[in-house]
Amino acid sequence: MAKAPIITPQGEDFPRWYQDVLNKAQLAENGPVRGTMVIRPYAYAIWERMVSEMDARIKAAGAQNAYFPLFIPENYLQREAEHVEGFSPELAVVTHGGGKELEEPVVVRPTSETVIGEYMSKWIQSYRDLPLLLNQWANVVRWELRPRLFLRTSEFLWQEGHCAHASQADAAAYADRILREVYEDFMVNELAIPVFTGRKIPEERFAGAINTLSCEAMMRDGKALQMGTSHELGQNFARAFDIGYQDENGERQLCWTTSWGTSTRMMGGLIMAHGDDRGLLVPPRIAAVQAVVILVKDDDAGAVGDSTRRIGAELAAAGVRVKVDDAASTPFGRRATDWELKGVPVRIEVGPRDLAENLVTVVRRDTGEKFPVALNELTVKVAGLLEEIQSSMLSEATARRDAATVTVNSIGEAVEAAATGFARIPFDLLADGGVDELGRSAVTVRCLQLEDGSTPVEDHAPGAIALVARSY
RNA sequence: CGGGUGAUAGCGCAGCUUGGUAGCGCGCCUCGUUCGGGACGAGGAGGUCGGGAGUUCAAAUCUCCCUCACCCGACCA
Repeated sequence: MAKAPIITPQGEDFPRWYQDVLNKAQLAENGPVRGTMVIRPYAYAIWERMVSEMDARIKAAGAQNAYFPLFIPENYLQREAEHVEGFSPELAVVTHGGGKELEEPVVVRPTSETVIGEYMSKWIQSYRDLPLLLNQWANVVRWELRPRLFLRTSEFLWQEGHCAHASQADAAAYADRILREVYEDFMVNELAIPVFTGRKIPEERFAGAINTLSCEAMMRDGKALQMGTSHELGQNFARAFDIGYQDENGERQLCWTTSWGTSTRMMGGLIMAHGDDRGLLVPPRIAAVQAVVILVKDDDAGAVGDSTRRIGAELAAAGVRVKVDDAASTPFGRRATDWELKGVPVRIEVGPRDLAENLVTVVRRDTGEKFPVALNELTVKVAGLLEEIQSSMLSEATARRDAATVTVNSIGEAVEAAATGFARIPFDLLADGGVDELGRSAVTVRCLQLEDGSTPVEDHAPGAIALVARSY
């Protein structure tokens, strides 16, 4: 059946494809104010899964959740010179409240280092209070000039960790631990998205940080997406907010702070790292709906519909996040297509012909593979299939990324490679304006790694490799 | 914020040059026939033509201002 494609093929126009998926899979749309976003229930359910998995890892890393206010006194931001300089252009500032002009304007948090720093300062007295490991789930506002749903919106949801440590070594170790045990682990094992981790070059650092680490993922158009960052803030904020403690010898010391964040941008990464020409493709572990049981066609007695619902209930009882689609008044093909668009990993088709033989037809969303499964084996088979799809999606994504990542030895080659993917280039070759030269071709340094993939601990580590790409 | 393009039904668009009853496709509702990969027929609902001002007997159409969106350039999770 040669039908017009439901969504724009990726190869034809990737941004258009992204928009189509957002619309057709009912994920998100623009809010009434420029740059704002409405997250629709299906996408929000996936976000809730992300929150739940991330939150568990954050707690396992020792951090505790807390909540700090949305409104921040403007003067807090100004206490850290680089911080205020970095964020000023994108601040939303409240000048009126209660019908009157405020004596001091209040900013809507773009990030919470400053408010949290103020309270850390009060809460930390002794080395016994350290490390203080906090995290909050919140919305933040950064006025964006060119918003894109999920990827760059003026308001977004995120998690921001804020910690105070006794020494620089502890701070560095924790920033790295979060990057690996929380971020990389979550992205690889839950989102099935391989990431390059590494150190940001000074120009790309968080405003006020002495070191920024990041996770960089490759989207299916070969562009990079920064999926998470973890910062060493040195003593910059500790100094500005007087976050200090008395050590074992009774000496007054300044803390070393860190901060780290991941946001709803990960939704954009999920869509663009896995989605194909049939729509979204959600890895089973993060899927809000792992399997849909779809009634193909009922019989006069309604027995097939009853079986469909019973099968759904059995799978749910076995712990599968399942949805029953028994809306037989809508043509089967239409519903099948809709669930594919939404990226549900497993589809279980129940029709009279199947039931006559005590089986159902199971379809994998990732491969399109279709096969019969005996009813009495369904629960076990589905559980196994979900795991298989999860690992297969990760290997597919990894293979795609590695095939599009090349090692080069000149800026010209790097620019060429960045047209379709990532390039690894010795950082030395980018000295003397090389970064700017890349920039003229819209190519940026995503992060620095050492030859063995480990993270450099200084800005000009000998032998550092720059991972460069076009990026979102 | 600069340059370009645009805004007409939920979505995609025509109509504008040459002012004169607001249209098409998809989607939606009803009924019937269908139903194992986006079904078909008949009937129907749905629009202050982005907002405001102006020109005119008359404006979706002409003029001005504003707002918003998309693409391209300077910043970011």
